[in-house]
Amino acid sequence: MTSSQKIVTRFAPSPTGKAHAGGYRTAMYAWLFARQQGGEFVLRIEDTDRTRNTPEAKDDIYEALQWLGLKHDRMYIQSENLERHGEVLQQLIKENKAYVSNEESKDGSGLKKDVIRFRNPNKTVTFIDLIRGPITIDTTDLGDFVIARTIDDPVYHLAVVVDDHDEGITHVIRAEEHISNTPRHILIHEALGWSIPQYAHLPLVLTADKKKLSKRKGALAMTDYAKLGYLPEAVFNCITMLGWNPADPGSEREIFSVSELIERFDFERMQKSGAVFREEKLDWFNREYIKLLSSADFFAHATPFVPLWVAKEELLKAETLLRERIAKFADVAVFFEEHEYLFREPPVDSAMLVWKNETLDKAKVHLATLAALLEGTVDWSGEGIKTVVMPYAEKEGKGSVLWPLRVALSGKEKSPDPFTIAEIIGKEKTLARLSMW
RNA sequence: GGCCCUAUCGUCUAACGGUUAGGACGCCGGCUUUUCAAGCCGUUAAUCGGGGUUCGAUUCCCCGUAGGGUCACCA
Repeated sequence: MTSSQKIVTRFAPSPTGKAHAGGYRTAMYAWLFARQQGGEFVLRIEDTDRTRNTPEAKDDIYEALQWLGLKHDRMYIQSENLERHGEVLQQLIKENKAYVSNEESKDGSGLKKDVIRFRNPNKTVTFIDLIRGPITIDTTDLGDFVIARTIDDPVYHLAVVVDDHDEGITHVIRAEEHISNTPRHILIHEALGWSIPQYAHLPLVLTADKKKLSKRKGALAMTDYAKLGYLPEAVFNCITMLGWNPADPGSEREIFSVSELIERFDFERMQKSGAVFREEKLDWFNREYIKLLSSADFFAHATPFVPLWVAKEELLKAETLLRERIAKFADVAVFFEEHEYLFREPPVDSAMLVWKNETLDKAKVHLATLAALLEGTVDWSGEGIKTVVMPYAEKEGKGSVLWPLRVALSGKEKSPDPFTIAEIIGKEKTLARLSMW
């Protein structure tokens, strides 16, 4: 590679299922590196396994990439290059670097059929991995590996090499699980006399039990995080920092914008071992990013999760409460389920009104007194209400007064404080809920 | 099992030969407080083991051990 060459990276998912955080972290790094270097980011759908592709999976990839803001400069569908793959296959056969072999099919039919095998020169291959340094592998035990099922049905190993070359890919950034495939690819590149790209094999993203992240192990698809109301910037920040640290040496900063990540990206500071992905940390990142949202943006994200019975005016009053009680916007729906009393008359169990070992009558006296006190209150803000209520509560005992007040307003064992509730539901409803006892 | 990769608190990581091994998440505890949430403060907790190299190793080398990846006519 010459220094004047334009950097080209690619993300090459196979559309066989919804991809998760691990797959998209690879995409993020490839994109980050391309952007930083002023290069190009190529999206290639690797659909050479016709039996496992689904159109839904393909749509899911587009949706996730768009959500994350990973725009590609060029895009290819691998199956559209079949003719070209065939030509390369013919060339390899003509040059005696590959051959047709008639063998029993692996499809279980027991019938004999032709496959195309690469004539392995059986040598030792060494490549410099951008993250791990030199890696040496003896290819002898690979044998003459299969590179195509038929002339017009290439296998991954042949297709990637041809496409990477034809598309001018300079940096192959992919997961660690591909390390063992790399010698095969290098052998094919060499057989064709093509230059070999740089390789960077990323450490794996793992589940809690340290296994490769997979749908089977319950990993969510990236698009699921979108649906749950996570912010893409938070997801980007969090996922990107699994196995990599953009902070200055000694710095303890963790929040980085996408443009900062572009600026700081490097393979040097990449971790070599796998990283366990924990949703609690994602939740923390998401909360941090939610804090940064303006009211308008906050409600724009929250609205899809707000039940229809919540009136807009009341919704706006609950902003502070909402902000401190959600980690992701899907939690908004849960919030309204649990705090329905803010909007509708709650059933109240009179026994719950009783504070510790006091009597129900005592609670009723407090509620009646409070109703009278609040009747004339002009400043109906949380603070204003507190100013009116607290002197009485201090005198009578805070728990004795505030507990029944809060329960009368909410009907709940647990809830926000009564001043906040009273402010949100308004004076009329507050007095009504106190006077019914 | 063969080949390959890796190894700092439970988890994500910082310290690129010299630090009381730092931070974050989570956990636990405290403050605040009528309860919950939030907020603030704090505690617990790690260099896998053994040899080297060095005045000095988390850091460099070797050997173990452990974990992971891969051994497809899937990508």
